[in-house]
Amino acid sequence: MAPRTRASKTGQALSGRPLRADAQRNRARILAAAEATLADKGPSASTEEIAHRAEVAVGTIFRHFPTKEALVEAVFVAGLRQLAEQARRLCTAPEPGAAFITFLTEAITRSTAKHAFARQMGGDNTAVMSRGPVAEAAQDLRRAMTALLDRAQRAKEIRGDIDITAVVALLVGASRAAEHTDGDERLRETVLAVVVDGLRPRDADRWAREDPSPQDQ
Amino acid sequence: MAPRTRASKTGQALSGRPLRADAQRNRARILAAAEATLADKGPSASTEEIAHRAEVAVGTIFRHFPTKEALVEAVFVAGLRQLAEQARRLCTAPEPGAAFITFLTEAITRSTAKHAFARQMGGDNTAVMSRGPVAEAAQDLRRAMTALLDRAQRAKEIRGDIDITAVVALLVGASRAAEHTDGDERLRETVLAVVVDGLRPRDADRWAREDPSPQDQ
Amino acid sequence: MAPRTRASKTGQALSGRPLRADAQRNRARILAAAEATLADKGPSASTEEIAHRAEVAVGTIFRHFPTKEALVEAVFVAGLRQLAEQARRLCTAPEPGAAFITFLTEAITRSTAKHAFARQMGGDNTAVMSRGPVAEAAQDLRRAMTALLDRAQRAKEIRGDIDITAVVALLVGASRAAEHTDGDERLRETVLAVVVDGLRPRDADRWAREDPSPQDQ
Amino acid sequence: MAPRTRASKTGQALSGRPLRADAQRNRARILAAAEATLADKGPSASTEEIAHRAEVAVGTIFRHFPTKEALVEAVFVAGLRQLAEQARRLCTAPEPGAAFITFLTEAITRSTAKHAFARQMGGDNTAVMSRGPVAEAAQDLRRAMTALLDRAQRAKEIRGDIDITAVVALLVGASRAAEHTDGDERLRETVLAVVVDGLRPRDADRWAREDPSPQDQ
DNA sequence: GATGAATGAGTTTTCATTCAT
DNA sequence: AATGAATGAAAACTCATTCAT
Repeated sequence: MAPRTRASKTGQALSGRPLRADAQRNRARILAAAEATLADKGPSASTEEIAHRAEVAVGTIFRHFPTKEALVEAVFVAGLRQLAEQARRLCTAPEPGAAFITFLTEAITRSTAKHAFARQMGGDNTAVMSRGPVAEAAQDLRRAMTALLDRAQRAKEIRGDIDITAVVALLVGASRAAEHTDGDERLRETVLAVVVDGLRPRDADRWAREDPSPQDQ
Repeated sequence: MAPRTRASKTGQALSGRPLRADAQRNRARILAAAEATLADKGPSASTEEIAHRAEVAVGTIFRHFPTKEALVEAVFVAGLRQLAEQARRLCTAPEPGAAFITFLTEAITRSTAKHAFARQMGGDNTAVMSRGPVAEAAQDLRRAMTALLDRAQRAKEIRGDIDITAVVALLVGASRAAEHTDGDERLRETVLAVVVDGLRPRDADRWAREDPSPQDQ
Repeated sequence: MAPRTRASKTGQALSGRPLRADAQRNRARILAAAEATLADKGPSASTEEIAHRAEVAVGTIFRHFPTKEALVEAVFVAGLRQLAEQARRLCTAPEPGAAFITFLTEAITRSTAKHAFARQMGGDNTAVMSRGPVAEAAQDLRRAMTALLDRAQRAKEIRGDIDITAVVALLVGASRAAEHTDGDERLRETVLAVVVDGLRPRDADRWAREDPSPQDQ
Repeated sequence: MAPRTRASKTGQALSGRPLRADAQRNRARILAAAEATLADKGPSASTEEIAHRAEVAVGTIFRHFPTKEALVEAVFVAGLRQLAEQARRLCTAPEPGAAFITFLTEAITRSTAKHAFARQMGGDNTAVMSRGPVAEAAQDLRRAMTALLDRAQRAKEIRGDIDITAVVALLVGASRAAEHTDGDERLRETVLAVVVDGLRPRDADRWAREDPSPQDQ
């Protein structure tokens, strides 16, 4: 079995040489198509269908990604990277609480793909999460989110008793909930509001923050 | 057209005649095995594996459920029914708020199977949700939950601005979040606490409640 | 492996003891149902469907006939016996030619079952034809038909250059043709007329028979 | 709905683009193997066996024909087309009667496949006959045969009282009869002779033809 | 590099046959 | 004897992956 010269398990080119321009474009098309297809057909979407949507042949997909799993991973990693990017951007925003909420909102709103991934990974997602580039991207995102969360908690805008792990779980869940609203904008907002409110500090803290004078009369 | 005396599309016996005792037992074993298997292998778990787990031959599964989809549906419906049952039971509990919270907690804790279903149904779950016994069971559950919610809202234990649809979405999401905690008890509690707090009425209302003087004038 | 006490390979009871009255009735129902079902669903008709049509359970069929093939054979043999019966009856009819034609007509008209059998036996029907009760019944029918044919040929009503083998082939083919007419009475008659005319002696013979004086003016 | 780029329900390429050379060759091999296999194992011949005979993998068959039924249909249609071709060729032959007879002979001689089809289609072949490409091919063949028949009837070589429908039924039946002769050349000829004679005009007509002076006054 | 046909292991589904009730 | 549930081998069909063009 000759050493594979095409693509590594993670969909990165093995050679240092950059991809030809058209190959680059194809890679992007494939990722986009995969994201879209997985989002609306679920993890059982066939490679053939993804190829169809990307307007390339199946073979092309397998040139870029050695296995279907690698493709799905790549989609997931791309999503995680975007989120990490966003988190870092918001880390320098003036209002820590608002920044955190904004992050959640955006993450929830366009998180379909991650979800598809989670679904794809089915029962043994832990396996995937702990290895390779997914783990790295997840680590990175976690770090960025931790920073955001810390700032918000220090500003007393978010309850102090939750940690990053809980936030991640909530994010995943909220995304799922949002997905379940199936397009109803108002409904999504309500769901988000509940989660956000739940993350706010208890009353005592808020009095302290929002208005120095007690409003209990 | 149907010489098929086996099982209807929905896995209900076609004739009014009840199943033989052994058949009844097998049906239950199959449902249990399916729930477990789907829960930990995801929707792509093979029928063969389910059969193995149920210690029956594949053919037996197909005698009870004409299609893999029908089996998955049946698992889902069973879950919905259990929940509805639980909701109805709690409807007569003394403390409306506590009852509602209890319901959420339990629902979230053992909702893996529903989830597997949602995953299985993939992109076009709406199609399945609107047909047949799934739709009926869902309707029924919704009714029971609505009653629970109403009581809790009338008692001012739950914010008045959320409706049953939002609760369902939240339930789905919270289940997903809980699933993501992957066994960490404390984490699950935290997540639940956030959602529950988010559902509580805003401060003004709560003072009113905690303070014996009626706030409704 | 205990000696089978149920039914021999050919569907005859093994013990000398006659069947119980109800068993007898069931056997007949099954044969009738099998004939009908095979006729209109083809050889792929399932045992279950035959059972359904006979209003018995599958198990009952297998009590009477050890295999599906045995059942189909039995249907076939029954058909052959009826035909042989008929042939023998017509052997004593006053007009040899008319008798032969009548036989053909009747055989063709209700030969669906044989056909189903032929279809069932698919490519290797020769195997079945040469063994056991089928072969016997076929032999017997052939004998009876030979007698009919001989009489008709001696009476110069049927061309002398065809033998029983050809007649059998023609009978099979004509049955198939009749089947193809799918209910069109007139069409069936036309087809039959062609075959019958084709079996008539050539002109010279006929002159001799129909009118002693030559009719060529 | 169809990401399927493989084969349409009828086994025709979906896109206008012609098949690659190797695909074309495989398609032909598959059809040939199917014809042969169906002919000698009957309609219950498994796809796997056909694949084996064609020396391709099962998947290849399903790439070309989405369904086993589609494959069988394709075999049938191919047979019908060949016959139509032949009929058209003979339509310009000098001797109308001989041309018609020649057609029958050839059709009967190599009609095994059609037969297999008829068998496959079992009881509800009418359904298949009335839809799509089968119906078209059948129509076309019928047209070509009608022309042949007309010419022969006008030349008084074939009785005037039979129509194309009867000819088709006879053809089907004669094919079946020929199949029943199972290789006996002489027997097949005898059978054919009977049918052909049966199709000849009655004596009076033939005199008319052979003798220029009309006999109808 | 891209294409799309071929592969073949895996999955769902059917059905003759057996067996407990 | 009859019933109908259970069995499991075999069939149809799918799809990730490979490979010739």
